[in-house]
Amino acid sequence: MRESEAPESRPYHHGDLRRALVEAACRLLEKEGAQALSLRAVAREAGVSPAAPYHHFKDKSELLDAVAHEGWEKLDLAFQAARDAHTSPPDRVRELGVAYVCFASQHPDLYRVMYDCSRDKADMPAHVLENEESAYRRVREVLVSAGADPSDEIGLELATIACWCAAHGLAEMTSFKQFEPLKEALGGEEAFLRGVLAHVGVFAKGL
Amino acid sequence: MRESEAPESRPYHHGDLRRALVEAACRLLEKEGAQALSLRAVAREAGVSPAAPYHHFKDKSELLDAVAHEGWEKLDLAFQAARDAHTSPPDRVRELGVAYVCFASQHPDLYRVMYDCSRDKADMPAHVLENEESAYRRVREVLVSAGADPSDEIGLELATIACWCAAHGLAEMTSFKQFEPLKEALGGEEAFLRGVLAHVGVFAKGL
DNA sequence: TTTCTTATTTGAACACCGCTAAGATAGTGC
DNA sequence: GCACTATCTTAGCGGTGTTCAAATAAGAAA
Repeated sequence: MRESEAPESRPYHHGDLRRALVEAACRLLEKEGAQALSLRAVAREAGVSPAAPYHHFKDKSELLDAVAHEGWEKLDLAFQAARDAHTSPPDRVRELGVAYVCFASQHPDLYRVMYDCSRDKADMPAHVLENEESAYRRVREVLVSAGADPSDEIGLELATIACWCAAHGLAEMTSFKQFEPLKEALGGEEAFLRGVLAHVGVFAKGL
Repeated sequence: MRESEAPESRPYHHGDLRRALVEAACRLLEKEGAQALSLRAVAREAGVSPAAPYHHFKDKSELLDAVAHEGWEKLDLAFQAARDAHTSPPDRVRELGVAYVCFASQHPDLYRVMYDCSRDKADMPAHVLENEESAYRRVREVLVSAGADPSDEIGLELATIACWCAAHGLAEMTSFKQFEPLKEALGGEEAFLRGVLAHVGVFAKGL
């Protein structure tokens, strides 16, 4: 065994390959895009053999799950920032939507991985649903604080889903070329996003 | 040369391989799903060699474009049916949304191909934008007939986009397992869809 | 008809992919 | 020290998108 922290060459087994692989995948995702994200390329980027990842992930999809998980955590940071930047509940609802779409717009390939992972399992990702930082809960909370009736379970859930759908749809469409002139006319992408979301009841009136 | 219409074995060059390939692709898409849709598999299904498609499509993506185009045409049929089944303009707006999401729900793999083609080009597909049957135009028309001000170009465009986003988002999320109990509580998927869309201003009030 | 030309189709090959199995290697517990 | 286990590598399987030279058939020119 050599130094545990030796950064030169490739020393021994590897301190924490699992983490290194996820980081390499994220790096590749930003550099080369989603289509270049093969398991072999990730291994190459991390400096190990093509078979090495299989001792830390059962599948390619399991690696992508880990990347997606990272993504949802980053998104939650953006959510917290958006929430804390505004005090008026209706503003918070709207800005949560803007923050969501902006995140997707700034990290399109990561967002794609995040969503594909969910869809492949016909399942909202665990991190979206299960714990306190779940993005789904955050939306729900803000809707309640904006005046939605928390005793109307079904209505509240429908409203939350409507928020989510509009945000996701906009996230996937905002990069379409056809919208560029409109964005320019409105003075930037964020204004465009606010303009669209204003037509979605839940975002517009906070209920 | 043999019979031009001989359906046995594999007769001569091939009457119209391009069309046969697109049909084979659609068949595979329904039978095996989107992930099984390789160019080689399509060629196999059509009974030709792996290299044959390259004389009719520059790329795999160009084949998928053709499949997607077929999909948008089918969707337009569903749109026309939904529009003609209702007379009240606000109903028409809502039912257009329901028809959109139902189409995606019934042909999930085809819908995925349709949308991936658009996204890869950062471009709404030609058929959605360019001609009379464009789905985008259909939404716009119905919105105007429901009372939207056609002289407010920007507002109308924003409303159309909002419709589209909500519908696309819902289309990609409606298959999530988490929504099953809610669907059951509301008495079916369509009721669920209407419930969600009711929270989207444009769908709810037709403006 | 025969010949020339062009459009299709094929077969073989390349590089890459996800994944598996067998062996090498390095740390851990006895 | 030793056996044991986790980790990593090498080699290889079948599959993919794509290219290229050869084969084949259809149509035009003679």
